[in-house]
Amino acid sequence: MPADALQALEPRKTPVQARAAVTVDAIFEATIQVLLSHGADRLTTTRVAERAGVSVGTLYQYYPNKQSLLFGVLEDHLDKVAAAVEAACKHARHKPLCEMVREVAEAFVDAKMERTDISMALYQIAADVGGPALIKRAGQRSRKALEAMLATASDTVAQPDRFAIEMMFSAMVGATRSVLETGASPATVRKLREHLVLLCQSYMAAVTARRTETDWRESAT
Amino acid sequence: MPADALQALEPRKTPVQARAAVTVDAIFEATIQVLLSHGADRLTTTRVAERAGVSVGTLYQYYPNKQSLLFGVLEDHLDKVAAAVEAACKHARHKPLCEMVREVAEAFVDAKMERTDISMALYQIAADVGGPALIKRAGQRSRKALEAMLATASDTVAQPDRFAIEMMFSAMVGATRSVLETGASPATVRKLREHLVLLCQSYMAAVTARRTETDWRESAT
Amino acid sequence: MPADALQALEPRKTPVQARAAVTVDAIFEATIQVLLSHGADRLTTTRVAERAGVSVGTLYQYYPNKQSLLFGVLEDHLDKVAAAVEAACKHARHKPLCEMVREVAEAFVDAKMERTDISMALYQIAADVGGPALIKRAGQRSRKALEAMLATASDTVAQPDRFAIEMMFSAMVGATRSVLETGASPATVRKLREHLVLLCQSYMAAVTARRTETDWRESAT
Amino acid sequence: MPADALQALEPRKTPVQARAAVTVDAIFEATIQVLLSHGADRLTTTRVAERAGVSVGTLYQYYPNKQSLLFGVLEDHLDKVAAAVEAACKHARHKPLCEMVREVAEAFVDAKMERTDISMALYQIAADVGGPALIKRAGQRSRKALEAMLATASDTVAQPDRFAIEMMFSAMVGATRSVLETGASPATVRKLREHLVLLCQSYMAAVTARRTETDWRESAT
DNA sequence: CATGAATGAGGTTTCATTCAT
DNA sequence: TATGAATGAAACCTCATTCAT
Repeated sequence: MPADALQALEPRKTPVQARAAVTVDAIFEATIQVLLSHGADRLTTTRVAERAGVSVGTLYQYYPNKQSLLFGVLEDHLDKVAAAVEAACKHARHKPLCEMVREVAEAFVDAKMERTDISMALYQIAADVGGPALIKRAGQRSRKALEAMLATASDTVAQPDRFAIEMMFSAMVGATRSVLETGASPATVRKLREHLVLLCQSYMAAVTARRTETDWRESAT
Repeated sequence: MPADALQALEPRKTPVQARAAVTVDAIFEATIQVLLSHGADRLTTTRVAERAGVSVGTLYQYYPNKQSLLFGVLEDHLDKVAAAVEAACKHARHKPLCEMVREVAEAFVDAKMERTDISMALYQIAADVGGPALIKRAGQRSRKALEAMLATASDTVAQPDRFAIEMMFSAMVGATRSVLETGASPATVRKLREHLVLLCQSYMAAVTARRTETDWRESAT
Repeated sequence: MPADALQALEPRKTPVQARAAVTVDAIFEATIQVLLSHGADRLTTTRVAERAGVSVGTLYQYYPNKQSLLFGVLEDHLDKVAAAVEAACKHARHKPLCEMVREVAEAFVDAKMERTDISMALYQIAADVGGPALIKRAGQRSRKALEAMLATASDTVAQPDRFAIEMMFSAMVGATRSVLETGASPATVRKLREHLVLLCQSYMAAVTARRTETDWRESAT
Repeated sequence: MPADALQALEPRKTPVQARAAVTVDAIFEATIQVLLSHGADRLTTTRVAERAGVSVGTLYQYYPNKQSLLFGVLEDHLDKVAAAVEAACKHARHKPLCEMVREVAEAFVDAKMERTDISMALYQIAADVGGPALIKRAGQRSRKALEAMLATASDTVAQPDRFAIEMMFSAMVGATRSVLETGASPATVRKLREHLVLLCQSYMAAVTARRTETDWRESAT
C-alpha cells in the first residue's frame, strides 16, 4: 500500500476540546452498533452519524472517509488484543512452557471476550481493503512476543519455530472466532478457555518434543 | 432467514443445455477473478458479466440477483470442502485415532489448496449476509462426519465431545486461512499439512486422555 | 496534465444504437441550456440530465464525470471555430493580404455567431480546469493556419511574425467576446464584422510595413 | 441585480483599526494564492482563512459570504485598472491621437502586469455571478475616459464612435489576457506593450480616416 | 435468448455558514 | 473579537436491476 493511501486512512484531526473527544467516542461506538444491527454492507456514514447523535459533517471532521472510520475501529481492537498478548507474554517469562501457554491463551480469550460485540462486529470488515494488512501486522506483533517469551521457558530445550508459533496463534484466532459466531454464552466461553489451553499446550508439547528428536533433520533443510 | 429469502438466492434455472453450462461456468470463474482483482466492494454485476464475456442481461438469466451469485460461488466451494471431509471420514472409519485425524486434516488442506484463488477470494464474501449461515451449515456437516468417524476409532475408549470436535475443526480452518492470507507457497502448504496433523493429533490425544480420567466429573455437570 | 487525467475526460462510450445518439445530443444541448439559464456554478449533473429528459445514470454512461461533460461541449465548439478559421485560411491563399484578413475575420465572427447561445454559455466554463489548455490548443491551430496562409500573400514581402499573428487572433477573440457579453443584436454583429476586419487589416498592414522598414533592427536582436 | 443583492456583497465593516486592516489584507492575498494554487472551484472559505492565518469565523467578520470575498477582490483589481486608464486619459488630453493611444495602451498593460498573479487569478472568477456586470461597469468607465480624451485630440477632425472605442478596449483586454495565460515573461510583456500600441494606433487611424470619408453615410444610419 | 441502454434510489463527501465558548 | 466544532443541504457518482429491441 502506498504511503498516501495509508495517510488517507489516518484520522483527520485529534480532538483538542473536551466536546470533541466525546464526539469521537460516540462515533466509535455508533460504528460498532450499526455494524451489528445492520451489517457491514448496510453501514452508511449517515447512519453511523445518526446513531452517534451527530451530523455527517461532524463525522467527516474526524475521519477523512468511510474506510478510515472502519480502519480506525479495527485497528483499535487489534491493538488492544495484541497488547494483551504482549502483556501476558511478558508476565509469563521464565515460567514452564505449560504455564506460559496457559497464560497467553487465557489472556487472548479474555481480551477477545471483553467486548464480544466489538469482536463480532469486526469480523464483518476484516476482509475489507486494508483489513488483512492490519491483521497481519497485529499477528506479527503477537508472534514476536510469543517467540521472545518461549525462548525463556524454564523447562524446554528445543524452541518451537516461527511457523509453529503462527500455527498456534492462528488456531487460537480460528477457534475463538468460531465460538463467537456460534454464540458465546458464558459457559461456552469458559469451555473455550479451557480447551484452547489444552490445544495449545498439547501442540507445543508435541512440537518441542518432535523438534528435539528430529533436530538434526530440520536444521539440514 | 425465511424460506422465501432462501429461495430468492437459488439459481434461477438449471442449465440443461451445453451452452448454458459453459456460460454459467464462465460467470462463476469471472466472479472469482473480479473478487481477486477488484475486491468484494468493487465487484459489480456488470464487471462480472464483462469479465465472463456475456452481457449483464445474460447474467441475470442465471442468477436472480447479485447475492445469489456470491451465495452460489461460496456454497459451491463449501460443499466441495465438506464433501472432501466427509469422504475422508468415511474412508478412515475403524482406523486408529491418529490415522483418522491425519487423513481428515490432510484431506481438508488438500481441498482448500486445490484452488487457492477460490479459497482466498471467498474470504472476502464470507462475512456478507448469508455467508456465516452457510459456513455454519458446512461446519455442522463436517462435524457430524467427524463425530461418526471418531465413534469407530479402534483404539480409544473415550469419545471426544461435540465441542472438542468443533474446536479442532475451527483450528484447522483458522490455521489454513492464516497460511492462505500470508501467501501459500508449496513449501508452506507442505508444512501446514504436517503441522495441522500434529496439532489435531495432539489435541485429540489430550482430549481423549483427559476425558477418560475426568469422565465422572464431566458427566456430573 | 497527466495522461490519466486527460483520459478521464474522454467520453465513456460511443453510442452505437440510434437511440443512444439521440440521448448524447440531448445531453449536449441541455448542458448549454442549463449553463445559460442557471450559470456555471449552479449547473449540476442532475439538472442537465433532467433538462435532457434522461436520468443521471444515463448521463454518466456517456460522460465519466462532470468535467468531461463540460470539456466535451467546450472542445466541440472550439473545434468548430478552429475548423472554420482553417477553412477560410485555405480558401484565401495566394490572395492579397487585405483580402485574406477580411475572409478570416469574417469567418471567425460567423463561426462564433452561428450559435451565440453556445458561445456565451462557454465563456462560463472557459476558465475551469482544462479549459485554458483546450483554448490554447485551438488557438495554436488557428495561428498555424494563419501563418501558412499569410506566407502565400500575393502582395507582401515581409511576413508578420508569430507574435503578431497571436496578437491579431487574441484581439479578434477579445472583441467578439465583448460584443457577445454586451448583447449581440444583428446590427451590432454586422458592425463587429466590419470593424474587426478593419482592425485586423490595419494592424497587419502596420506590422508588415514596419517589419519591412525595421527588418535589419529586429533581426539583430 | 436588486439593491439588496448588491448590498449583501459589500464588505461587512470598514476596518478602522490597524489590526483589522492587516487581517483584511492577509485574507485578500490568501484569496489570490488559493485561486492560483487550487483553482476557483477548490477555493473554500476555510482554505482561504487557513492560508491567511486566521479562523473561518474571522473571515466571516469581514465578508458576509464567499461571493463578497471574490467580488471584493475582483472589484479592487478592476478599479485599479480603470483608475490607471483614467489617469492616462487625463494626462494625455490635447495631445495628438497617436500619442494618446500610446499612453493609454501602455498604462493599461502596466496596470495589468503590476501584479500578474492577481490578473491571472481573477480570470478564474470573472465569469462567476456578478463578475460580468462588474467588468462591464469597469469597461464603461474606461470607455468614457477614452471618449473624453479623444474629443480633445489635437490632430483629428473625426471622432471615433463609441463602438470603435469599445472595440479597441476589448482588443486590448483580449490580447493582454492571451499573453498572461500563455506565460508573461518580461520579454513577452515588452513585446505586448509595443504591439498593442501599434494595433490601437493603426485601428484608430483607420477608423478616424474612414469616418471622415464616410461621414455622411454613417450619420444617415 | 441475448443484449446493453436506461433507470433512479441511495451512498459518499464537501463546504458555506453559524454560534457557543 | 477570535475561534473552530458542528451543521446539513446539496452535489457527485455508482450500480443493481429492468425491458425494449
